[in-house]
Amino acid sequence: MAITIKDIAKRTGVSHSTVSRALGGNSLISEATSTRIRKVAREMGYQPSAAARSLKTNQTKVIGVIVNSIDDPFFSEILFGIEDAAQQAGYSLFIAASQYDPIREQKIVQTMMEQRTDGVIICSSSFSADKGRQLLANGFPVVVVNYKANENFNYSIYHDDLDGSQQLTRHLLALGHTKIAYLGNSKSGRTSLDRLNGFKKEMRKAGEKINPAYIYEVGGSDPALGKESLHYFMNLSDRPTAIICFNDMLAIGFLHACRQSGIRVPDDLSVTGFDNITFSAYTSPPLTTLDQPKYSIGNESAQLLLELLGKKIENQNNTHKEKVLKGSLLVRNSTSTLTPKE
Amino acid sequence: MAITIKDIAKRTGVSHSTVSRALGGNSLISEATSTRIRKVAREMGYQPSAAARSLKTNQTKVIGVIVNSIDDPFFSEILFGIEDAAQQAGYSLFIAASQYDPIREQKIVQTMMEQRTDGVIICSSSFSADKGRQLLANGFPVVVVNYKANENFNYSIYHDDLDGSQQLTRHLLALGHTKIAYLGNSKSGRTSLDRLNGFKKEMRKAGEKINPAYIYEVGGSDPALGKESLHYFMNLSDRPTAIICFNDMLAIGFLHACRQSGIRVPDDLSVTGFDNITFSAYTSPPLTTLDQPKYSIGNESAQLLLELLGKKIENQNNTHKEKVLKGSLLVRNSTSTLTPKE
DNA sequence: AAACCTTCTGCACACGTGTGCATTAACTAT
DNA sequence: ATAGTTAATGCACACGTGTGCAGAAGGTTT
Repeated sequence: MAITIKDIAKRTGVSHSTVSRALGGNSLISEATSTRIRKVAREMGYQPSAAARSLKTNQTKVIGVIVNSIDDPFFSEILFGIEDAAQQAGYSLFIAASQYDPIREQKIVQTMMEQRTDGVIICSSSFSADKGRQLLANGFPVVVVNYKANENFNYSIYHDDLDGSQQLTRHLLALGHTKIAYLGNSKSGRTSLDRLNGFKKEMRKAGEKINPAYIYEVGGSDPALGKESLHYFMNLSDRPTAIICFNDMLAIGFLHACRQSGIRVPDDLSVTGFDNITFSAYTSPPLTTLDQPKYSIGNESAQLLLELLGKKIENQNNTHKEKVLKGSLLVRNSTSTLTPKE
Repeated sequence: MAITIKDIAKRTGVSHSTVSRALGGNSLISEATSTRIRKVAREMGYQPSAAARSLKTNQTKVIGVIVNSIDDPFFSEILFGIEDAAQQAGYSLFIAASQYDPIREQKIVQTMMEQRTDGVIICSSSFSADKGRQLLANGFPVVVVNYKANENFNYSIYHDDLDGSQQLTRHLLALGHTKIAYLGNSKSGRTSLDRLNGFKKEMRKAGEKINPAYIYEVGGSDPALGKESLHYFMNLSDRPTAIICFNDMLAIGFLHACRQSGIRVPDDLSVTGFDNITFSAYTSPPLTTLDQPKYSIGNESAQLLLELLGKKIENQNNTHKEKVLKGSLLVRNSTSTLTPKE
C-alpha cells in the first residue's frame, strides 16, 4: 500500500490536517514545521492519491481527448499541440480512440463521465453528435475540433477547409487546368463536404463547369483506397487533368497507383493533397498540398478549454466562441502547367 | 454536481448500501428491488465515480502507457494492439509521451503514480532505466516493450531485432551484395545496436568483411535525417551497393534523397527499412523491409500485464517472463541483384 | 495580573463507494 | 406457539484528502 499523509503525520508527530496544509502550501502552518514535513514526505516517497484528491476537490486535472484513430498522423500532430498546452497548465490527458465504431464511442463517453474528466476535446470529425451532446448535458465543458457539423457545440475551433480548398483550386486553375476532379472521403462528413464546396465555389467563380463524373468518394482515408480509386478516373471517357484529394493519405495512395500505371505526375496529371503530414514531403513526386496548422489547432483548442475551465461558474451555454484557422498552400512537385498530350 | 447512489437511494426509499449492492450485482438483494433500482439509476443517468470507487477498492481499472512520441506511426500501431486488449478486459488507457525529454519523463512517472495506475507498459526504448525502476520500487507492475537494455525488468516483450536484421542481411547477401552499409539511430539505444549486431553477425557468418566506414549513425529517426545521411555515403571513395536503414522512417528519407540525387534504387543501390509502417508500401520504389508484428507486440504486452494484475498477490519480483516475437522479411522493390555499373 | 490578539495546530466532518455485521421480516420445523 | 433458519436490508465505518471551526500556546496591551 502506498503511504498517505497519515503516515507522514505519525512520523512527524502532527495531525494529518497539518500535513495536508503543509504540503498544500497553506501559509497557516509555520515555516519550520512546514519544511520539516516536506522533507519527511520526500524521504518517504509520498505520492498524493489523485483519486482521493479528486473526490474532495471535485476536479481531476485531467482532460479527455476523443480521436478517430491514433494511427492517423494528422491527429497525432494535433494531439501534440494539445499535450503541450495541457502539460503546461498541469493537466494530464486521457486519450481514447473511437475507431469509427459507435459502440466504442458510447463506451468512451461513459468512461469520460465516470472518470469525471474536467473537460473534453472532441477531435473526431465523425463522432456522433448525440454522444457529444450527452457530455454537454452532463455538464462537461466540451470543445470540438474540426467539427462544424452541428452548431449546438458552443466552443469550437476548426480549420477553414472551404478556404483551403479554394486555394488549391485557384492554384490549379492558374496552372491552366479546367478539368479538375475531386476525390472525397464519405466518412469524414462535413470536412469532406467543405473541401468539395470550396472546390465548386472557386470553379464557379472562374466560370468553369464541373463534370459530375469528376466527383468521387471513397469510404475512408487509407492510402489503399486512394490507390484503388485511380481505376475509376481512368475509365472515364473524358479524363480529368488534375485531381484534388481529400487528404494526403489518399493522395499518397493515388500517386502510387499513378506510378504503377505509368501515368506521369505532374505531366499527365496534377495531384494535390490536404493536411501536409510528414510523409507528403517524401512522395514521388513530392506532394503539393495545403499546410494545415495542426499543432496550432491542437494547442489553441486546449487553451480554449482551459480558459473555459477557469470561468466554469458562469453558464457556458450562453456563450459562444469559435475560432477559425487558415492553412496555406504548399506547392511542391505534383502539380504543373497543363502540357498538351501527344 | 453529478448524481450519486445516495440520490438513487432517496428516490427509491432504500439505503445507499442497497443501491450499491444492487448496481454491483450482489445476489443478496432481491431481484425485485434490484431491477427497480437499476431502472431508476438508468432514468436518472447515474454514472459511478471512478475516483470514489478507486479509493475504496484500491484499483483504478486504468493502465498507463509510456511512449516516446505519439507521432511515430510505429508506436501508433503498437498502441492499437494494447488498446484492443485493454478495452476487452474493461481497462482504459492513460497515455503519455516522453518526447525524449528527461524532465517530461519524470513528470510522467509521477503522474502515473499519483493516478494509481494499476500497471504500466513502457514502450519507449529510450526511457531511462532508473525511472522505470522507480515505478517498480513503488509496487507498480511493469511490462517493458522492446526494451532489452536492462534485465532488471522481470516482464518484457520484444521483437527479435537481431534475427530481423539477419534476415535482411541474408536477403542482400543472396542478391550478391557484399559492400553493405548500416544507417543507425544512436538515440534508440539497444534496439539500434541489436540491428547492427545482427548485420555484423550474418556478415561474419558469410565470411564477408565489414568496412567500418559503412557504419553511420544519426540522432533520431526523422525522415529528414535519413535524407541528409546520403551525403555521407556518397562521399566515400568506395561506395556501398546496399544499405540497411535502422527503420522505415529513415529509409523513406533516404530513398527521397536518392531520387533527388539521381541514384537509381535498386539498380545503383539497394535499400532496406525496418518495421513495415503503412507508408513503406507507398514509397518509390516500394520499400523492402522487415515486417514487425506491431499489433501483436502491443496486444501481447497488454495481455501479459493483465495476467500480471490477476495474480498480483504473489511476489512478482521472483518471477520472470519474457516473450520474443519474430518478424518476417517483406521483399518489395527497393532491393535487387547487383548489376555491374557502366 | 487580567484581557486581548496573533500564530499555530488538532478535531471532526465531508466527498462517493463498498462491505462486515447486526437487524428485521418472513418462513419452516418441531 | 416457539425456536430456528433463511432472505433481505440498514447501520456504521473505511478508503485518502481538504477545510471550517475551535482551541492552545505565546506574546502584547491595559
